[in-house]
Amino acid sequence: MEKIASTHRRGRPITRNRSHVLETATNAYWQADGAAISVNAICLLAGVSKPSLYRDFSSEDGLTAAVLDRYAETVTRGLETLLTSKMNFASKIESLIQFGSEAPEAGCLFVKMRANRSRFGEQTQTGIAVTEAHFLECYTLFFKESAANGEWRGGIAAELAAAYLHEQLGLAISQRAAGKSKESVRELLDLAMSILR
Amino acid sequence: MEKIASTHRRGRPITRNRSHVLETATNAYWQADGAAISVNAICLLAGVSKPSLYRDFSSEDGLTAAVLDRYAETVTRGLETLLTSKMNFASKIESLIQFGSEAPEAGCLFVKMRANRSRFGEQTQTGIAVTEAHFLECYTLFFKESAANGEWRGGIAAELAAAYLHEQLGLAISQRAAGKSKESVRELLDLAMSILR
DNA sequence: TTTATTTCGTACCGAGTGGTATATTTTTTT
DNA sequence: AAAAAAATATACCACTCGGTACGAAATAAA
Repeated sequence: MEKIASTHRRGRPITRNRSHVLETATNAYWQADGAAISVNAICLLAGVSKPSLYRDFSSEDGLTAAVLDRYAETVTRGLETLLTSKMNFASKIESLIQFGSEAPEAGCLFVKMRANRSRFGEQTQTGIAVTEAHFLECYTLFFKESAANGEWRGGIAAELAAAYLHEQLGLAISQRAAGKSKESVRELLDLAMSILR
Repeated sequence: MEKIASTHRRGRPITRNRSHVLETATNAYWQADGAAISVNAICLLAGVSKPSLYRDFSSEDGLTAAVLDRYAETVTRGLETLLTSKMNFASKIESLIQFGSEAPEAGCLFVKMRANRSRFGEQTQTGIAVTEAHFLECYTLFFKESAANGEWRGGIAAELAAAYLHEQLGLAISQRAAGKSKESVRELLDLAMSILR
């Protein structure tokens, strides 16, 4: 139980690679449009046996939750970096518009999972909710600070602006993933974001 | 047990009821959030044997395409009735906002199917595309006529306004289906639609 | 070596999927 | 009555799903 980091355990040494499976699974879920990827398929892709995967993640829900966790962490970090940077308000909004309208055709894994949240297990669903709440907090803080700075004088509540921004970005990313061109997505997102200026 | 009128064909008379299956399937797909309803389940719900269902619809894709067809027809008719009514521009927009923000928790079957389009077969996917194109035409015509009437003086192209309206309505309905309150959806949709005034 | 311990993957489980072969039933025609 | 035609539902197909029992394999301790 209380094994120390040092190498000498009692039985057969572990050869499986949790993070490799996680990475493979992330790519698989990301790529798969809506065609649910099975645990079997991920085992094949990652080159691990099913029991090995279940030893690390204990269930399909555990796997998808771990994938979401890992993914959300990097996205959240990127968002926080952007929103707390030294750019002015308008530049940040412009960056967000670019982020949304130039999203890759694979879209955003979080947006995809949120769109299909009911297909996931309990852990994953709460993970989605937590991630979403965190995004909203970031956006809300952003608008509050921008209002305090005098950079933003929109006549609406920061929470409403945050929810609006969040949904419009998600919509843009979904459209990109549905195959719409960057240009037309950009046009629509520009229009939607004109409210926040 | 009553025989179909007029034509006395050669063999055993048909007892199955295509439209009843269609109605049952529509409700089933509508209700099921994302948890794909199986053909087996629909057979149970409708009280028909599987071969009977396959005789009428020939495949799962045929069934879902027929469901979409039937559903889209009534929705399209409702939309056209609204957009060609004698109301003024602002009232029509207000009606659309109400339609979106007061959508039932089951949402709109078309919106749900569109969100999961990749899970459906070929027929159904093209049906979704056709339906969507038709919606966009309706909206575009609406904006063009409103501009011609002088009721709408938005500085943007009718096609862009149509796409924007379409997406915002779909977003609102999705949010309602995801459990958001009518009030908060209304607030967001109001904000989004303020551009079109 | 022998034994205890731990991880490994093969090979399986029951349930559910979309789809169909087939024998039976019900009708009209001869 | 007998035969032909057509629709019916039972009972099955091969396949995939998420998940696991279990024996083989690999190590450290005795």
